[in-house]
Amino acid sequence: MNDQGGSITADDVAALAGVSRWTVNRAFKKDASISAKSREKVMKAAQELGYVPDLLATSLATDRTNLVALLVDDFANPHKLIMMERLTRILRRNGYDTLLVNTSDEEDASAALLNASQRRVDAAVLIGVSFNDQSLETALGAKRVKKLIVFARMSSNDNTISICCDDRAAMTAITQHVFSAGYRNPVFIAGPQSQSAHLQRKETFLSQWEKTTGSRPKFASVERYDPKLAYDLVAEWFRDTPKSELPDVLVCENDALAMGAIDAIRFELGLRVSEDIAVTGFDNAPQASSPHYELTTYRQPLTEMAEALVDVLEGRKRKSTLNAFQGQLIVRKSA
Amino acid sequence: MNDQGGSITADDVAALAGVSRWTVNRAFKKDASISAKSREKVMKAAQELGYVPDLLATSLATDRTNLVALLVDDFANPHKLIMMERLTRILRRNGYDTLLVNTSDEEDASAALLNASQRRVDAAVLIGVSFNDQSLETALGAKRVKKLIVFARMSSNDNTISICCDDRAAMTAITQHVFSAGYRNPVFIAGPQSQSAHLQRKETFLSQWEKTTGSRPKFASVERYDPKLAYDLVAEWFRDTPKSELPDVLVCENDALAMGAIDAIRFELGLRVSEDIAVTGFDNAPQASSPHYELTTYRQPLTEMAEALVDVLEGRKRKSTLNAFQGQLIVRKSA
DNA sequence: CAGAAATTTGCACGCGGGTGCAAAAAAATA
DNA sequence: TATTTTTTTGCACCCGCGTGCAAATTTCTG
Repeated sequence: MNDQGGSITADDVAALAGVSRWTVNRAFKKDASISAKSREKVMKAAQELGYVPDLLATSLATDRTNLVALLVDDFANPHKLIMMERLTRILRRNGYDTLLVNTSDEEDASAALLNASQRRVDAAVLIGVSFNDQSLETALGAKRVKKLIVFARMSSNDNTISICCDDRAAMTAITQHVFSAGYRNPVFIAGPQSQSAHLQRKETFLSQWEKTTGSRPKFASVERYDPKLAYDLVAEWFRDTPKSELPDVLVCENDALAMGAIDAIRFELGLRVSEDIAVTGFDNAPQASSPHYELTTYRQPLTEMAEALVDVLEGRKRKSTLNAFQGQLIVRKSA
Repeated sequence: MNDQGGSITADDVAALAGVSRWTVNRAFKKDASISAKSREKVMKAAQELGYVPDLLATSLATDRTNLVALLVDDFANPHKLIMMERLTRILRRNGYDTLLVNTSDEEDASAALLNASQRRVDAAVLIGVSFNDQSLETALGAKRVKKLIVFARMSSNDNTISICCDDRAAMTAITQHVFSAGYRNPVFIAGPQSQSAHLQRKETFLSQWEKTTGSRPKFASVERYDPKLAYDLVAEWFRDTPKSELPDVLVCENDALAMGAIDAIRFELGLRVSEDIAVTGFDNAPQASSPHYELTTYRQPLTEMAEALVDVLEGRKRKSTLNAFQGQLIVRKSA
């Protein structure tokens, strides 16, 4: 059967071009030994039939899928959209497809990883936040995921590759900005305190600030990077605090929290942002530039980081160069 | 070789369990004819070895991948995150995985579809906005995508299945709300005016309003569902308009536009939302409930729609029942 | 133009598992 | 217990393509 009985295979093309199936396959392979003449013949026939090599069969035969699982558990943070956009775009440009795995309602990431492994993904990339050492280890136990990569976050797990910007440098820049802008009574608002895939932001801020001023700031944390949680936290914590005892700046672990905090400052406490209490974030989410927020924040070099991810997938790139990407402090009106 | 030489196959399990490979496969198949005894033996051996059936091989053999391509071209709208979350969750629960395809930088959707087809996806689901008749047709020319589904949007293309809520009913509800709240001088703000995968919202609003009041409202449209574009549109259009000639309500095609519009009203025109100009949206995006926006909007029954999508994938469900999902008007302070 | 060297091409077999059918085993019947 | 019926199991062959090697061509020498 030729074209209609399902899909066109290399055999169909071979028949039309008058060569063997293997020659057809070679024509589609980058650096195969094939004469220009027969490649041309094959390509013409292929085009005529609308033939395209089947990735399933290819993957099965080569044990390489060019598929990457992207594990996401945090759909409340709009910045994730930006990350997804950047990652999918750059992966695709390098020949990889992306399997989107929602891990937000599984108590454990390993089930998700197992599932991805059944599709033989070349790597699993975590841009979620609530994976901890334990689930990573369990997942790795299955051993079928060839590479496990934590994106935009540190990981202390040795079996894991982490690609992220230099959190210390970034947070130091924020700290300096906050200090030299004259703020003296900061509070740090952190996200979930997980085990392995964590950020250095809180530690860095606290220690930097202590080094500079001699006093260690207070901090609080919420369970998820959800603006609503930050809102409630700020609202409840400061509602009955006399104005003189309020912090003069809230340093937030990311923009999602910062935006929740800003809303609370305005609508719960009835105060002005930056005049009464300043706020800083992290990520430069799309909404950060909105006139409502005008958020002072830090932009990670996502494109560069995504390209490093490709390098890791292709097996080049040393592990040591992957945690020092430099981003940029973005100063707006909120602090 | 047993476990370490790569992955464990059914043969390994068969050897350990003392049965043939085919018995092992049967043990993993839902309704296969196999004795309870040998299934148990197999499962024990499988567990011991950590065997899991390979989805690549299965797909190749059965011509069914349980993979769905999700095509997204609009990463500026945070509501897309919600849709992705809902879709991936429900698809996964029904045994499907999701391939995330970013079509925002391809001039044509067909390349993306072609790519997905190489992985033999069972269906392609579009939640993007800028697909038009032509690219859909081209894509279908490739014929390798078994089903093409437009989610949360109408399509006039016959080869396409569209799953969406009853836009007419929804928009009628908004129209009635706006009218009975006393607004009399509306302007409709629409997104891109594409060919096939479009919304009925604008048409419905204009005709409903005309029917009710006798006059046809003005409208404007932007090229993408991007808050910034709506911001600029509103800012420029009304900047020099005397206050008496301003509309009293902006009816927006979705929340992304509505939020941009609100920002412009406040920060460009210096007016109050709802007192001076009211605003309505559509989607009930997460930010719609933020105290900054308090957006009156309409929530689509996403879960129900996602479940209908599964029905379509499984081949049950008639086409006629797919465009009449009923959502809910959510009244907040913006209108 | 013969013979050697370099290219191309064809082919058996494998990747991991599904299908239908026939042989074997177990259960039911007489 | 012998026979028939039903349930299990094993097997050949297929899904579409890649790999290594040997056979067939082509190109290069002398």
